[in-house]
Amino acid sequence: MADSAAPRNARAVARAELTRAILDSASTQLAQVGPAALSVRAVARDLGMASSAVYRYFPSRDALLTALLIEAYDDLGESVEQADSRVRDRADVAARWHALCHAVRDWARAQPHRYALLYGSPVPGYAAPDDTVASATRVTTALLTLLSDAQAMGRTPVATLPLSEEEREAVVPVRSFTDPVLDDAWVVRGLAAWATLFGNLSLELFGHMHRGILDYDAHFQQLVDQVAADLGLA
Amino acid sequence: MADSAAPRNARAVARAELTRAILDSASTQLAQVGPAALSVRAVARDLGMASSAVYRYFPSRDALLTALLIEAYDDLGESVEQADSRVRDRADVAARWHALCHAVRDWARAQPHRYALLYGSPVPGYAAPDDTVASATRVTTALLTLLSDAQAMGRTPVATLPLSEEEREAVVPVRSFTDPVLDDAWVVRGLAAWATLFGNLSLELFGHMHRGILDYDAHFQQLVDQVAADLGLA
DNA sequence: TGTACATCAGTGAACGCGCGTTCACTGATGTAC
DNA sequence: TGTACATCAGTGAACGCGCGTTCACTGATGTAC
Repeated sequence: MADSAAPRNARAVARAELTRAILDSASTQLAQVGPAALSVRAVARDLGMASSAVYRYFPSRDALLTALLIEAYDDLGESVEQADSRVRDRADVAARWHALCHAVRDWARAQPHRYALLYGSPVPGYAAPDDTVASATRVTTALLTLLSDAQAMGRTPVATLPLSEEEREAVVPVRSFTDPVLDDAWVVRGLAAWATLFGNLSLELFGHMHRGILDYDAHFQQLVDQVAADLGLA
Repeated sequence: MADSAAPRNARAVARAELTRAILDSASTQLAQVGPAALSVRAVARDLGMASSAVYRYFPSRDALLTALLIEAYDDLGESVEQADSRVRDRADVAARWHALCHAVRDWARAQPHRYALLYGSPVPGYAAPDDTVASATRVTTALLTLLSDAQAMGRTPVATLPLSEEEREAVVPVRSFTDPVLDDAWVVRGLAAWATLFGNLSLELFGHMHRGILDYDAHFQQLVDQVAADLGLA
């Protein structure tokens, strides 16, 4: 990804192509057997090569998993950033909020296994290295930026409780993430909105609304509207 | 579990004990390797018996997983029900809401792997049979009952948007779950609260608040207070 | 432009390990008379 | 209370399969002169 300055040898081209093919095959496998059962040998089989050949591209199974994680985070992050930036009127924070929420959900529904990889159960025995952090942060950055913009425009969340002393200290990193810093009410409402958005998505995608809610689209729409109202965006 | 009327033979006693031991061992394994890697042979090894012997107790690996699921749902459900019922003043819906939320979180934090089994990524290749539904419903039932009680007391959620026509149809099962049925505002706010509660928990337990929020207890407290306020309970 | 050497991609066999499930069998516990 | 038979728990070997990773090797591509 980052080696766009590398020489465009036949070798380099072939390498880039096979790296892609491996990641694509691995991603397909992810959808079928889940991250815990992701298998180097199965990927090799799928691509018609010796299993040992994959080790020329990824030093271990975990490294392959890490690459999938980063790529998924970046893919989602980019979708969200683009959806946000496509809203012409940057002052229309309600429209941006809707764009952001629907971008996350559309992405997740299109590839639920990748959503599960990012926001579902952690993979046992696997610890994501720090390389993933930058990519993982993109979505939350987009969200916090939006809140910061809304605050700068003079909007205010509705009926928000004062923060406890402990909470005020607990959320320092979030608060100081944007410039200018977020007010108390924005932090609390923003974090609640974050939990509501991803909570709804996880409950929906992991099957907990089955037979309880008949139209997931309609419910998501309503939920996003309600949270927008609570945030004072509408 | 349901065969309390069975004869208390030495055989029946031994059977019940070993069934428990198998479930306990399997649950411990779950914490270490996750549901996808749960292994009948490893359980047998742990208990010092032949792997084939386990099949006298559970007909297959999936049946064992199902038993774990049901037991986890029941365990959580009971915790929540008890926490709710321990609030003497049944009219103190705010206290009941807090008890319910903290019961869910305490349970989840004490055994994160079981929380992940229930509310994390679905196990690939495994479809939970209908036997799990009754147990899975207990937590949501407790929540909806609480909302219904609050409504009966004349409480009202704050600043709730009118439902779209699609949403009104989508939430019919939830609406008609309690007796008397829930009003529109209660349904929307209740489902949002549900998503916020489990969303916050999943984000917390699955590592997404790492380095972003410094005190998870304080933040949960604040969040639960805020949602209580939005529900009009406080 | 041509040759000599270095680099890299891919192979296939091997190591040592794991798994779910079946099956014929032994020996203990329970039951009917 | 004692015996004969049925039921059940647990064994150990086997089937057929999977896995991650290493290693010595072949042959192709790239590079320096």
